[in-house]
Formats: sequence, C-alpha cells, structure tokens
Amino acid sequence: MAKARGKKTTTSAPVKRDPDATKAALLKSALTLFEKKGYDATSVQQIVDDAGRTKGAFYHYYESKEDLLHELHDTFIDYQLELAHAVLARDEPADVLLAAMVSEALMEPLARYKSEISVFLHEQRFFSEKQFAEIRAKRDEFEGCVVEVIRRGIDSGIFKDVGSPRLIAFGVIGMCAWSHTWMSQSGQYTPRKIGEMFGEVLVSGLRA
Amino acid sequence: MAKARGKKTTTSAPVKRDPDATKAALLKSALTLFEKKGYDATSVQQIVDDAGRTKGAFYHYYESKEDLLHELHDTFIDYQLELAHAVLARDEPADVLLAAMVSEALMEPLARYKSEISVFLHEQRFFSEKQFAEIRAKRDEFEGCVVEVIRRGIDSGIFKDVGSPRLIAFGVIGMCAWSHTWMSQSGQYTPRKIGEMFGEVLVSGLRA
Amino acid sequence: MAKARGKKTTTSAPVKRDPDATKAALLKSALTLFEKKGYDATSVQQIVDDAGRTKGAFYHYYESKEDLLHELHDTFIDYQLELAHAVLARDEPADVLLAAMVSEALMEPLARYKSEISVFLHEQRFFSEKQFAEIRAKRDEFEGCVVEVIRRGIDSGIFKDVGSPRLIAFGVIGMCAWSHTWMSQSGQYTPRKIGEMFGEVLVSGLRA
Amino acid sequence: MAKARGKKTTTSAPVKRDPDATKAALLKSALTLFEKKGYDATSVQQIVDDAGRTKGAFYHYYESKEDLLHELHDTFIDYQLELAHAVLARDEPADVLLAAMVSEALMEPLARYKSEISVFLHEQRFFSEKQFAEIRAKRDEFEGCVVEVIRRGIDSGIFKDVGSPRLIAFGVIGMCAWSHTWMSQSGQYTPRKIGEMFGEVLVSGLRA
DNA sequence: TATGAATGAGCTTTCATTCAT
DNA sequence: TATGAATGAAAGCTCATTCAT
Repeated sequence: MAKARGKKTTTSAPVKRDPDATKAALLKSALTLFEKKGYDATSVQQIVDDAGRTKGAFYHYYESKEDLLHELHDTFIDYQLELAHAVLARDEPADVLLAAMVSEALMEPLARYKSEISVFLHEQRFFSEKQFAEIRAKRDEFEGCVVEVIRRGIDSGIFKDVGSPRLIAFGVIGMCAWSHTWMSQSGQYTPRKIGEMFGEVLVSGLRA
Repeated sequence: MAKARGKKTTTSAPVKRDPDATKAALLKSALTLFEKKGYDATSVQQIVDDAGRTKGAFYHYYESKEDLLHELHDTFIDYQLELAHAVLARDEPADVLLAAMVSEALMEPLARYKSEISVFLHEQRFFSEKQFAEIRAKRDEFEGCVVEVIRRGIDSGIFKDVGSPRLIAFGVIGMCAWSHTWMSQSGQYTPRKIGEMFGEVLVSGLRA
Repeated sequence: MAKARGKKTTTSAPVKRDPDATKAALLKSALTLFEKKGYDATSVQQIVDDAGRTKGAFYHYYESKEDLLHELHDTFIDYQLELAHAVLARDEPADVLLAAMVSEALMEPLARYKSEISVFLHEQRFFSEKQFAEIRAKRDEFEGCVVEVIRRGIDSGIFKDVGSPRLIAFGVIGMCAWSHTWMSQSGQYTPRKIGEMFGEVLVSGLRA
Repeated sequence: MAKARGKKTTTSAPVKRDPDATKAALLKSALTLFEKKGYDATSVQQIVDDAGRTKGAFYHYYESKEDLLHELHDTFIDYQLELAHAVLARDEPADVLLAAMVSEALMEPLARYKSEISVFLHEQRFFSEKQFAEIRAKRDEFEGCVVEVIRRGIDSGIFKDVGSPRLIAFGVIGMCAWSHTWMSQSGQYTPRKIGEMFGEVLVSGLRA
C-alpha cells in the first residue's frame, strides 16, 4: 500500500519565482499526492520534487507537513459552511431547502474542491488533537445545518418522522460525501446533475 | 561470515504459546490500531507491542504488514458478497429487495465487522495493484448486485427512472458505507434499525 | 498523520562539514570494510561509524549500499580498460604486448586500486542483474583485449598454438588477478616487479 | 547484490528419510546456494527450503551455518592436500612434477569439487579466526607443496631462477584457482585438458 | 529424530525537520 | 528568500539460533 515511494531526484538549478507561486505550487503538488497516495504515504521530499522546489522552501512557507494539510482544509471548509448557512437562511419550505442543501452545499463544492475534500474525508478520522479542533468544529457545524433542515421539515409536517433527524442527516451527507470515491467514473453526469438526482430521491423519500 | 547475528547469550527463552492465539492476537491488535490511526500510521512495532508479542512472531505468521491487511479484508468481503447474492436470489419485488439489500447486506455486516469494514473503506483507494485486484473485483461485484436491484425496479415499473441506476446504487451504498464514520455515536439505534430507516427513505424515494 | 517522527527536541545541531569530504570519507570507510569483511557482511552502520558520519548522511549521498559499490567500481574499471586498449594500440610484436599487458594493464592497476579491485573480484560473481550489466560488459571487454594479444601472437607465429586463445587469456588474467589475495605478503616485490616476473614466464611459456 | 531473497514457503508434510540423506541434502542445497549467491547472502531458511527439510533438522545436524561451511571445506581440502603430497613424493624431475601438480592436484580437484572449491575461494579471505585456523593451515601447507616443486626445479637447474619461488607458486596457483570463475564457459575443454595446457605453458615458461 | 513457534538484535532504508550559509 | 547537508529516530523486514514438544 502506497509503497512506490519515488527516488530522490536531483533537482535542477534553483528556480527564482515569485513567493506566492512557490507556496501555491507546493500546495498543489501536495494536494495531488495526498489524493493519490494518502497523507502518510506522501513524503515532503516527494512534494518538493513534484513542485520543482526544495525542502528549504517548503519549511520556509509551512511550519510542518501537518500545517500544510491544515491550510489545505481551510480553503474549502469555510466556503462550504457559508453555503450551508446561506441555504438555511432562505425563506423556503424544508423540501426545497433540502434539495438545495444537497445540490448546492454538498455536491457543488465537491466538484469545485474535489481533491481537497477527498483528502479531508480520508484523513478526518484523526482530527482529535488540538490543531484540528477548529476544523472539526466547523465540520460539526456543517452537520448541524443539515440536521436543522431535516428537523424543520419534520416539524412543519412536510417530512414524515422516520426517527432521528440526526441519523437521517448523516445519511444525506454520506450519500453525497461518498461520491468522492467514484466521481471520476461518473461519465457525463456533472456533480450538479447528480446532486439533483440525489436530492429528488431524498426529498420524495422523506415527504410525509 | 564474520557476522554473529542472533548469537543469543543473555536473552530469556522463547515463550511457547498457542499458535492460533498468537496469530489472532496480532490480527486483533492490528485491526484496532488500523481503525484508530490508519494503516500507514500504524507500525508493526505498535501492533506487536499491543499484542504482547514480538516482531519475529509477527513475521512468522504474516509475510508483511500488507499481507495482514489482506487477511483482514478476506474475513468479511466474502461474507458480505454472499449476502448480496442471497438477497438478489429471492423471488420478491425490487422494493422489498432494496430494503433487504440495505438492511441485510449493507448495514448488518457493518455491525458485525465494523472495524474491518472501517479499515477497508479507508484504505481501498490504493487497491490498484495486483495484490488487491481480487478484493477490488469482489467490491465491484458487490456494487453490481446493488445496481441490479435498482435496474430491476425500474424495468418492472416499481421505481421511477431517475437516471443512471449505477449512480443511484452508488448513492445507496454511500449512504450506508458512510455510517462507519459516525456509527459509534448512533446512540440507541442499532445498525439494523438504521438500515430499516435508510431503506424506508430510499424505497419511497425511488418508488414510481 | 498521528506520526511524530523526527520531532527533534533534545538533539544536538547538525554538523556542517565539507560535502565532498563527507562523501569521500564514506567511500573510503566502505572500501576498507568491504575489503576486510566483504560487501554483504559490512553494514551501513559500520560504514558510517567508521567514517564518523551518520546514516542520514550516507543516504544523502548514496541511493543505496549497492549504489556505493557501483561508484567504487567505476573508479578503476575505466582506467584499467583504457590501459588495455592503449597497450593493444601499440605497433609492437605480440610478445612485447603481452608483457606490457601483464605488467601495465593488469598488475599496475592492482597496485594503484588494490582495495577497489579486491572488492570487485570478490563480488563480481553476482553481477548478473541489470544494475551491473555495464560493469560486466566492461570486464568482458577487458578480457577481449587480452584474448586479442594472444591471438595476434599465434597468428603471427610468435606464440605456439597451445589451444584456445581464450582459455590462455583466462590463465594470464587469473595469474595476475589472483595476486590480490596474497599481494600484502609479497614482501619487497612491487606489483610492477611481480608483473615483469609473470610476464617473463608467460611470454617464454607461449613462445613458439 | 544477492537481493533476491526467497519467500518462506510452507513445506509439505515432514518427510521421513534416513538421517544421512537429510544431512547430505542439506549440504548439497547449501553448496548450490553458497555458490550461486554467496555464504552471507544465503539464509538457513533458504537452505532448508531448497532441501525440503526444516530448520529444526538443520540444527540437529549442524551446530551452525558456519559449521556447515566447515564441513563443506573438509570434503575436499584433505583430498587435494593428499594429491599434492603424492605428487611431491614421486621420484621425477621438477618439470614433470610441476605439470602433474597443475594437472592432477590443482585442476582435477577443481573438476571434482567445483562448487566446494568455488565457495572456499570466495570465502577464504575471512579465515582468520580460530574456527578456520585448521583449514587455513592446510591451505598454507598446500601452497608449500607447490613452492617446493618450484624450488626443486631451480635448485636442480631445470628451472631458471626468475626470483621468488613463492611468488611463482602463487602465480601457478592463481592461474588454476581463477579458473573456477569461468570454468562453466570453457566449452569442450575438460579441466584435465586445461590443466595440461596450463602446465605446458608454465613448464616451458620456467625452463632454464 | 524432527518440528516450527518464538526470539530479539540487526539490517537497509525513509523521513520530518533543523540550520549554517 | 532559499539551499541542501545533516540529523537521528523509527520504519518494515530478515535472520541465526533456541527449545518445548
């Protein structure tokens, strides 16, 4: 598993580029490699080789490998959370909100930040320590938004009361989150289209 | 030559234990640790320490760390696949089959082999090389069973045609598979109960 | 993840030294140890200890232990091959060439690169795989030069035709190559002197 | 180098054979493997796998891996030494003796004990410790026999005095000993034939 | 006579990180 | 801002050897 570690390759002459480009290049390389091989199996050496930079540059911009992972998550978590809150703020019935939540706050970001989210979903299980408390909190907050939509639907009589709204929310999130494992084989279906399909099934499935 | 390895002089005698117990203890420790920290982040040393055995014993029973992972998967993959085929073989309408598939072939094994499946779902992304081809094939076969149920439902007019049966199947599997990330916080709900809940939502959501 | 390797806390600062000196010191220590104990029986730990360096430094300069062996061979193989070709290029009778080949291309390099050649001669039997194909090819090319001298001698009537020129060449090479096993006990005789002695015996032994 | 270590293979049911056969089978397997991969690079596990026996059997018959090497050498050293003494005992002129020594005491055993001698010649450099003192002594005694022939030739005026008889003896031995590296490619030439060829060259080369 | 589980030191190699320049 | 030599702990794995059975 993730055994094919690359050999150190002697990098060519130091490239002078603008700092932001270097930082971004490192992030991009790391993202690609994390997605392909996993965080643990990706070495800093591989990241810098892939980015055409050096270890020194890496540690100039990032405190640690974990720090980079942190930044990687920050790029989409806030975005996704904002979308969820925006959906929740709309003055519309729960069934419309749920469809929007699935399509706009869950599937659309998955298209936009496919790699980031894929990495996040694979590594999140370890997020217990302090450095990830904040991200964990935001993830929980996101979950809360979905739960809230379900609850509103039940309270307003639009959705039948199938049991715990929380578990239903987990089901909804899982249905969408899991798509990162097969999204690349989804053919002509766009994430948005898939979101509509899933939303349609879920909404009719929950309707009273 | 000129190498005096293993010239044990002051070490205690090797402890004779029940072979089966040793192998099982190693597997159990590995399972727990893989689930908690991930495959890559778990070292063989940690496994043997946890099992109260030695590295030598580990490599006496397993060819490699990966070999153990393999064995770990073998314990449930066949079981789950058999259940899926059993459901498919029943002479019942598609809606009943789908509910059974969700509840019996997806959620029930998740309760029984929670840790094994949790590890599998986290590490499966790397299963591209030959050593995991067989497991990958079985996973694909399982997916095919779920797709088949959806297809039958659409063909018989019980389910509405929401688009690709395959993507719907992925949604169904995702909803259930994802539960391994939150199952421990599911309170009084058993996997079977959750399965019934999910099945109810999905079946009504798909009904024509 | 969840792996805190290299979280150096109480270690002394890395010592900055002359890179070339470090690489050379490692090569020198390896050479000495390989000659004394053999390649297989020499550990990287022993090499770095002997050189007063660390394992990290070793793998900074060499991809592997085998890579070092490779470099070690490269230092003399080309030199020796060049000498053989130079002898062959001279416009002189075969008996003179053979004496020169023995003395200059065989024994002299043995004095200059005693350790390297000693290591090479001991380990060459394994040189079948691709990574040593090049070295093997050069060794074969060297053998070809000696064969060529013998053949010329026979063709020109200077040497008697004792049978296969190739086997005679092997005998000549063996007589010289074997000297690495006893060279250190050769007393006041220099390799050049020994080469002259061997050359004299061989040339008169082959003369028609 | 010698990297391709075999995997442990599960041996079939314990074979009950006569003790001598087991011991001999182990020796034979070890011999083959030592010759192919070297002593250090050959593991006891590989030896027992190759012989279709178990480790327990190995350590029942041999005290250690080194002990086996010892026995391996004992099978030919005495034989070869005896031959050398037998040649020396003949009442014939030195040139005849030298030819006989080369052909009968050097090359002929090489044909008979090719593998054993090949292993011996590769590993002998480490024979400094007490456990090999005896073998080392016999090797030195053998060398002495060859030196004696050369010395007699010079003393009797049959051979010219080219310098140190000892170094000449080393050259003679080297010419023959080296043949183990290429003997398998010697085509239709038998060791005896090669011995006659080498003897002819050496004797005429040394003749006064 | 023979087994094979168990040992534990040692192996080659990798790696995140530091720091003089 | 950036380099890359150096660190040293730890990784996965191998091995000669022991010994209860």
